[in-house]
Amino acid sequence: MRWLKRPLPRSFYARPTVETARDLLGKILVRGDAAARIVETEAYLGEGDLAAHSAAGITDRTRVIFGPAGHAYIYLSYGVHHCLDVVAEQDGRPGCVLIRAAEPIAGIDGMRARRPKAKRLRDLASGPGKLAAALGLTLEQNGLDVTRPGELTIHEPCPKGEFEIAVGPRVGISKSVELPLRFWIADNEHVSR
DNA sequence: GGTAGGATGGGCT
DNA sequence: GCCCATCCTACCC
Repeated sequence: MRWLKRPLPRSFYARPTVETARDLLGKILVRGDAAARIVETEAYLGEGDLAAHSAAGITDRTRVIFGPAGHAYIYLSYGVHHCLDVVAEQDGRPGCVLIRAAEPIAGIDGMRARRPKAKRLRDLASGPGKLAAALGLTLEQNGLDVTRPGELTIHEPCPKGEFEIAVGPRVGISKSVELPLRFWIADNEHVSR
């Protein structure tokens, strides 16, 4: 699969978080030699979403979420794994999209080297912690602008390809569990389980 | 095939 | 001090 050289523009992200989360499905995440097709996302909203990190307001950690769209928000989960989000909404309004899973399409040897315990291809990035590890993302990459050519970017695939989008409740959270804010490509092998 | 429980550290009350 | 936007292993069908 190929993808457009220019990253998706900031206007793609500076929209309501739910729209950005749905539209990120099928897009290509590029990190150095590695590329992976996004197959699962979750929206974390501003007001009324108690599961979102931004619900606690602006702190040193959550500052990026309130900043301009199109930047990476990376955090440490359970003291063990890193997770990648992309900031959405207009500047000053919180909202971000957790990239939960992706399908490796290039630089697979490198991903395997960073995830030696993954046996099958579909174990490489089929979860937020696995995805960050496969792409070599840590807190050092927090705040990166994914709309500018550099360490981490997101691109339109070409050809685009058709797929069916499934919707359901988010996983791994204890608050606001009833909101249908998880999106994934139906019947895709690389979605988390 | 399935699941219960431990590791592990930063953020927030 | 308590709470996690998780993964992996061991162990049990």
